[in-house]
Amino acid sequence: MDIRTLCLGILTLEDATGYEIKKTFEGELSHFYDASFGSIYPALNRLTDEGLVTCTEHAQTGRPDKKVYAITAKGRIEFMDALSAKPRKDRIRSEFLAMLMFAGLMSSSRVAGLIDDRINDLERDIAFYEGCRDTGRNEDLFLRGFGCAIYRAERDYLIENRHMLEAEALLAGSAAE
Amino acid sequence: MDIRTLCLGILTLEDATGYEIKKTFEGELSHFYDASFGSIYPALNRLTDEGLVTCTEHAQTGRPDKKVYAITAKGRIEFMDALSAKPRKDRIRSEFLAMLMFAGLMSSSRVAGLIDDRINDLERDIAFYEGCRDTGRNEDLFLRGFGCAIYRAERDYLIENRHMLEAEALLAGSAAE
DNA sequence: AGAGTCATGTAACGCGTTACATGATTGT
DNA sequence: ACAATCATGTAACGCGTTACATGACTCT
Repeated sequence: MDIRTLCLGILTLEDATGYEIKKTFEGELSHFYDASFGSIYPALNRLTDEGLVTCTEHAQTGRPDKKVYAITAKGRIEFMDALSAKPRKDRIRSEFLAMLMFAGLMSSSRVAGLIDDRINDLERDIAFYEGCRDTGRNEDLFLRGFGCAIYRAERDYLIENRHMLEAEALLAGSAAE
Repeated sequence: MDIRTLCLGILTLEDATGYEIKKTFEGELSHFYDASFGSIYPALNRLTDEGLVTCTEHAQTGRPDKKVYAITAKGRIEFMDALSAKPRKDRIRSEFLAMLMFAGLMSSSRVAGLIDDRINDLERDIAFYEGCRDTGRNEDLFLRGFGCAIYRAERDYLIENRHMLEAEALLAGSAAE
């Protein structure tokens, strides 16, 4: 599912501007997808050319005209098609975990710092999801709960098992310090 | 951390061929990184050109010569540098979750099928990590435990909360069936 | 005064995937 | 017989990021 298709999906929920779509990617979607303006705006233009969305311009002073996009019947059909396909395997890329794979090459304080920072990030993310106001959509509630559950599991695992890597670093890490 | 750097890291653990590095990506690393031959082989050639690894060829019959790579002192220093940088935010792309965001557009049986498949995949992944033979490295043990913890949390969340989406689909999903 | 928000876009570039090419040997 | 494993590589292509360009208004 590319950004273009996801933009189409977001427009099944509500008409929106490119800017608002970006906001959505930073909200509920943030922990399992990401997209920059550089991919959203061209995607929206392409969708318009293909007749899958329509675009209504609202003049504004001092800012570029606001372009509100709405999905068409054709767009809805295309998105339904995308929903009927088998989801492909998750693609994850975690530098944090990749680095921990080499904990033995780092000093124990470096490993501890890395883990402390990660735990802080996780607490922040959990607080973010807990602080989100309710949209009234069950899907959003589900997704936020999902994010929280994963983050909590990660945090708890780190707290309970960090000693494995910090001890490792103590033994092997003299070269790095 | 690009594939090139990660290949360098893997070579700090043990000399290896491109093929064996691919295996590593499919093993301990599989749930938080991925790489194809099309990126590994060119990376290895580049690392050789840069003097960060050396390559020893072993003639074989019927197969391309086996090329065993070993990291150099310069390579080790470069990798240490990479380890001292701040890890960037995880990049996650989950089509499964993206699709669930639109559960209301699907029939309840479709949503149920999606979740059933996911739970099966998770059970398989958990079994994979539990079945891995011990490498003797604490880091590998930690990473496998991490993967299991996350997968279990995900599975449990799905089991306990799937009704939220299946009920949703029942209410809104008449159009899709 | 300076950061953040709102608002849209383009161009260059990087990184990696996918598909193709080759082919013997081993397991089911 | 057929699939999987071992083994390396190239070329085209896609997708998305990053950086740049522009600029007013509002909060601290």
